[in-house]
Amino acid sequence: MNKEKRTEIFTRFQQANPEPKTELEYTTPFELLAAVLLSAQATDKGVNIATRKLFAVANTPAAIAALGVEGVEQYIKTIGLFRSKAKHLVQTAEILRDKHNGEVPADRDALESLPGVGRKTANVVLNTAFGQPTMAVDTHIFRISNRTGIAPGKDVLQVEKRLLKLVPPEFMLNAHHWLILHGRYVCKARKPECTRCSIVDLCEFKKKTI
DNA sequence: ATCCCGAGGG
DNA sequence: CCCTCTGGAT
Repeated sequence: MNKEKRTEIFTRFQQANPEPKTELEYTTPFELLAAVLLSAQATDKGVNIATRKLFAVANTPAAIAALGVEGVEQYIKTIGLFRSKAKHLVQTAEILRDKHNGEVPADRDALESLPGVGRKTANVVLNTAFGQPTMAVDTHIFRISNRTGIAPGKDVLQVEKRLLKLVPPEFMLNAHHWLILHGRYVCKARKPECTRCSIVDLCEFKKKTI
């Protein structure tokens, strides 16, 4: 795909949704970090239901740590992978409380050293909480980047690097959310709805049933 | 490469 | 039933 097509795609995304943001509900960087940690292989909707209850009881590292693993599990049992997520969230809370003054570090290495926080979660926090132009490649973005031809790659890291190189700079900060939302609601994994897609004419997938 | 793991959609 | 959902640790 050439540069003009990419620019046109993101221009359309921008016109349709000038200020895209995450659908995860949060009020602080720590709540965002916790919500993203819980969101692995889960829907935002399901995560929000759990975090509304959890954050009402504990929404700081000290409070989550005090709640303990079994305490946290009570609130997140409806989310997949809840046992490992509860353990990781409590361990992360303890580290933030003890080594980071209860704050979320705006630093990739510090973030990725936290239990349950990998590259993708760190990228989301750096982008959404701290305004850094990172590219968190999740299941949606990986699929969309390959399917449309915007930034094809064999694995998520390769797609991330190509997006950082190929997305026009003026769209970089919001590209993450636009691609997520497009993947969630239009270019869905199982049944992409090409007939109501705003960029079909620029897409290399070109589903034959249009 | 495999495990973790619930809810919702088709 | 089978697939998918803003992955990470082992």
